[in-house]
Amino acid sequence: MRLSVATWNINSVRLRIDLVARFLREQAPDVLCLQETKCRDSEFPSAEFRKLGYEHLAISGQKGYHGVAIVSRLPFALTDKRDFCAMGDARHVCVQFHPVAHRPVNLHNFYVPAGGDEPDPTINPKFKHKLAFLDELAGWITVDKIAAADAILVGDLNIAPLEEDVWNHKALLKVVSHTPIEVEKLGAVFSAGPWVDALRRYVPKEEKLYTWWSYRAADWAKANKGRRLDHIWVSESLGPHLSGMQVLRESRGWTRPSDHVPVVAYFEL
DNA sequence: ATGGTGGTCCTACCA
Repeated sequence: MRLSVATWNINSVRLRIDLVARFLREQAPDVLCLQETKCRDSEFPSAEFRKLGYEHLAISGQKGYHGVAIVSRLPFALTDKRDFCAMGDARHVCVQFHPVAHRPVNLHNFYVPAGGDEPDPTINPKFKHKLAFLDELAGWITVDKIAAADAILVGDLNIAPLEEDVWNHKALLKVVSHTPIEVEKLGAVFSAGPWVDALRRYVPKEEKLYTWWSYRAADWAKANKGRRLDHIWVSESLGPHLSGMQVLRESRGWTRPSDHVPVVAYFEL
């Protein structure tokens, strides 16, 4: 069977429900993982998703900030909602699928802390939190821990690890999202799998690849100062089942867009 | 080098 899994930092699911609906109608992924939903679970537009054929929902939200959700056409079981750093932030949700003729697949959806502006954990508590989150994640999410299942990890990880994941590597070395310390810590999470980077499986590391463009540009497309902050990783066991991926760059040009665009991975199970 | 825009929810805070 074919399985498609999308991830999108929507920056308010209520404000942009029409954009989400357009994406689901046009691309029709089996599963969509959202970050920065920015609403309580009771305020999540569940009815709209059900109308669009996405009847299975796992929602972990909070008032105003953060918030993650998984909406799906396929049934799943909710398996986890871990409170990393015990701060009460809604930044993770996990579900398990049972594809026909395939072993179970665990899907983790993450919204990693952005980390503020100052890349020094001794003076910036938000950056300290980001690094602590990554340390905790590296110790927790090993694929062999869940050896009975395949695993997919998606989300806004708020880090662009490779040189060609940013518009200017040298200029961004001291900019939060591309500093060596957080890239190293994300690398520890990646190695703990081990994981396969689904996007870079299809785009060589020598080529630019972005999933986010700042709102603070007069013309985002012309400046094209992007970063690859959104990721899809798959366990090595699932690697042979990957069949493609897509970054929906055009959605950055839609009316009142999110600053992130959807990323989709395709599997043949 | 700086400030640029956009979200939540009404006052700053966060991205």
